[in-house]
Amino acid sequence: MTRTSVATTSVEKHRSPAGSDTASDRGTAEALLSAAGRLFAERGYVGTSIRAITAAAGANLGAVTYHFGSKQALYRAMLERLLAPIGDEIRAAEASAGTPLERIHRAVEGLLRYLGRNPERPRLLLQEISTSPLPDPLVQRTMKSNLLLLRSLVEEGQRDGSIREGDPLLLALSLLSQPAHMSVVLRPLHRMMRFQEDEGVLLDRLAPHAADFAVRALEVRREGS
Amino acid sequence: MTRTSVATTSVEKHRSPAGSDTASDRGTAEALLSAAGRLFAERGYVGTSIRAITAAAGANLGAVTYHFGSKQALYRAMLERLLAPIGDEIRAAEASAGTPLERIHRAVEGLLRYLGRNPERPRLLLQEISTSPLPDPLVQRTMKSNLLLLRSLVEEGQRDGSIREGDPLLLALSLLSQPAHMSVVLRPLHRMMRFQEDEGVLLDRLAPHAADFAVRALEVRREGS
DNA sequence: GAGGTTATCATACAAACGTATGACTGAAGA
DNA sequence: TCTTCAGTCATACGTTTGTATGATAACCTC
Repeated sequence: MTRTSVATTSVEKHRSPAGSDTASDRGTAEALLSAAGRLFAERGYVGTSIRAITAAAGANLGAVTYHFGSKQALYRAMLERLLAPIGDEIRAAEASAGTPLERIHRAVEGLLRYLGRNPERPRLLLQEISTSPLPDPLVQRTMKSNLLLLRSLVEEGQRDGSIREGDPLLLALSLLSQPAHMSVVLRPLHRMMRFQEDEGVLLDRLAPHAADFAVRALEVRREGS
Repeated sequence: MTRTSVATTSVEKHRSPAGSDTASDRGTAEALLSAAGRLFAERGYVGTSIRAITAAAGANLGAVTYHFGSKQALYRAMLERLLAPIGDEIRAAEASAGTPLERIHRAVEGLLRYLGRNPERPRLLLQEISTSPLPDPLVQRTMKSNLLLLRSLVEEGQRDGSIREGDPLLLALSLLSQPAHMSVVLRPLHRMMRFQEDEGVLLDRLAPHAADFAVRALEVRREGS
């Protein structure tokens, strides 16, 4: 009998005898979600077979049907889990202390750091966005909330005169562009350009750079000579 | 007998009797390339079947094998055709008259306009980049040449003092981020946010905005009071 | 220890896939 | 008129796909 409900909490029976790497200890459902996140982001939805997922998770072919009901349901559960934390980064920066520009700086830098370290997440997002004509509500929510959060931050700065004029929604979109694009191209770019530093160090250099770039573009022009 | 060579020029025999829409007049190979560009960008490589392509092109199932040899070869031919013109936009702006900042403005605005009007192109690019660990040489060349073109433009401005200090390669990457990201999210964003203006008008507003944003981030800070 | 629930496993099945094959069509060259 | 050849078409092939099924095993409760 298949179990279609995903919301059940106890998925902790039947452990493996020894601690194998990606295998079924810590829960088969957990291992499936983890493998699915990696594979779906790399090869896309259709490009990833249930057989590939279960093999990577060290589980049986039937495990996906049993634990999630279908490939689609596993994909949705994985998407929900990986996309939810993205908004937290911006929310944290918004709630922090400082001027709007300082908080925007933190938001851009923090977001790029987070996405750069977890590239599956922006990849899945972009995949979803560019695949379907009107993306999944979950994806829409993620995109929208981040955009609106940044917009309100921009508006706050415009009100107190620290941020220049301009459509706040478009400015928010500009702010989002760097983290979104750079986090996706970071790895291939790193391999392509043969940087001597490793990928993490490049990200450490890239994140403040992008935040500076964004903040400078928002500042009011100070009247010179 | 299958024909594996793609470089042959005369593919103009055997027309359809009447002018059907996407059908096989103007050449079956041409119709296949066109349909392939649209479908591959929307659904990805594995998500697009030869049957879907040939049906959309109004051609027979065997047409892909006959004209291109394989699905892979069709994909490559389509990629080559769609990716090549991307660099031209930046090259044109680079070769135009004006200060480095003016030319960068033109490059960003022009690139965003071009990609926004042809969203299959950046979609295919990002798809290729985020799919494989090290992308196809053709894709690498496209990405690299645009990046280096912008970098040399930045360096020129830094030499004459009109552009602030900073790693020119990272600055070039920042410049590329907006057109790359915005052109991909434009359509879903437009649908999602329910803009009253239509998509083309939004792009007309977005392109100068993004170019301004980029140029402001590059300007040297003028010392105020 | 019996009974029942929960999970894993090997296997089966229909559908869709990329590709191969051979027959057919029409125009061009001799 | 006959031959040739590029192109189109229907069909068949071996694989791989997502999902269904029934057997087996491990645990908990009585």
